[in-house]
Amino acid sequence: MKYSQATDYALHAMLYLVAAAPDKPVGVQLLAEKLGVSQTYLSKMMTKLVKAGLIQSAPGANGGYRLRRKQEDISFLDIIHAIEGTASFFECSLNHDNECVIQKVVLDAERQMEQYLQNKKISELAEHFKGR
Amino acid sequence: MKYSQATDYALHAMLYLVAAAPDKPVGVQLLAEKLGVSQTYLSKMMTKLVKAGLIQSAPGANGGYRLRRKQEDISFLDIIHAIEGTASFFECSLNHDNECVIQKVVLDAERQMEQYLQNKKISELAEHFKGR
DNA sequence: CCATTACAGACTTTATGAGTCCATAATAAC
DNA sequence: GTTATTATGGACTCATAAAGTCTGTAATGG
Repeated sequence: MKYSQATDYALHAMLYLVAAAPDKPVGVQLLAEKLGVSQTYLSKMMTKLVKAGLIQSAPGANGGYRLRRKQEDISFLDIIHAIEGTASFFECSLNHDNECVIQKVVLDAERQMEQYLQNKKISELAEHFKGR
Repeated sequence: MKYSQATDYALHAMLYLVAAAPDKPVGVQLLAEKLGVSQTYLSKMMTKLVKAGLIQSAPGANGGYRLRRKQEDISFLDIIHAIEGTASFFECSLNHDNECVIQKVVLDAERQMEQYLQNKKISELAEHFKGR
């Protein structure tokens, strides 16, 4: 079980937006260059982030992406969910009547992880990121 | 990101072994019937559990599988690791010098989840499972 | 010896991740 | 208004892994 590389890229892109956070929006071209990934591919993830309401996009010259919310309000979980979706890690495939005790345990475990990721904001890492 | 169905089967099989825990070993035939999965497929997962040291196998007539350790010593995490492997959820694909702060966060989150799964033993569920 | 069981490897099928390519739409600058 | 610049969308390819089947081999109890 692994998070997709798309999530990796999205997290880095968001971190860049927060760290470099200028008034000017930053385009996918620059982002892609920084991350070492193709523009067209990265743009797909950026669009997901837009649809999730995390960032704003503007077409045209001097367009690009900028944060929509305050940076302190953007958590790791927000970004991960925007890319990976919100489906849970585990779904019991057996058809025992309704509630599967095993599934319950795994979902509780997942909740532990998600709670951690929700409390962790990217803004906390912005300092570290300066100069990359 | 999702756990494989194989993990689902393995967890249920182990729960059955714990709950039905007889002195007689139980064969893959019975297990497969209970879980509604093919014998040959399930046997692959059982073999992994054997190699992970969680259960013991015996060929021949009246053979089958039985627990190797005390049932209180078998955690959810043990079983999951036996099937899924122990690789972590996240690996940064960018080549910034060594430590990726993003990766650190996600790995910490994963550790939260794994800690929960390690403290959770299948024996705790054995009661619920009686009569399935 | 024979039936029963686990183990191993080769194979198929299907789904998903990862990525490319190209066309379209919107906007700012001139 | 035209043009350059940007985002968005869909269709497409390719590789890898999950999910499962089939068949044969080996070990053990009766």
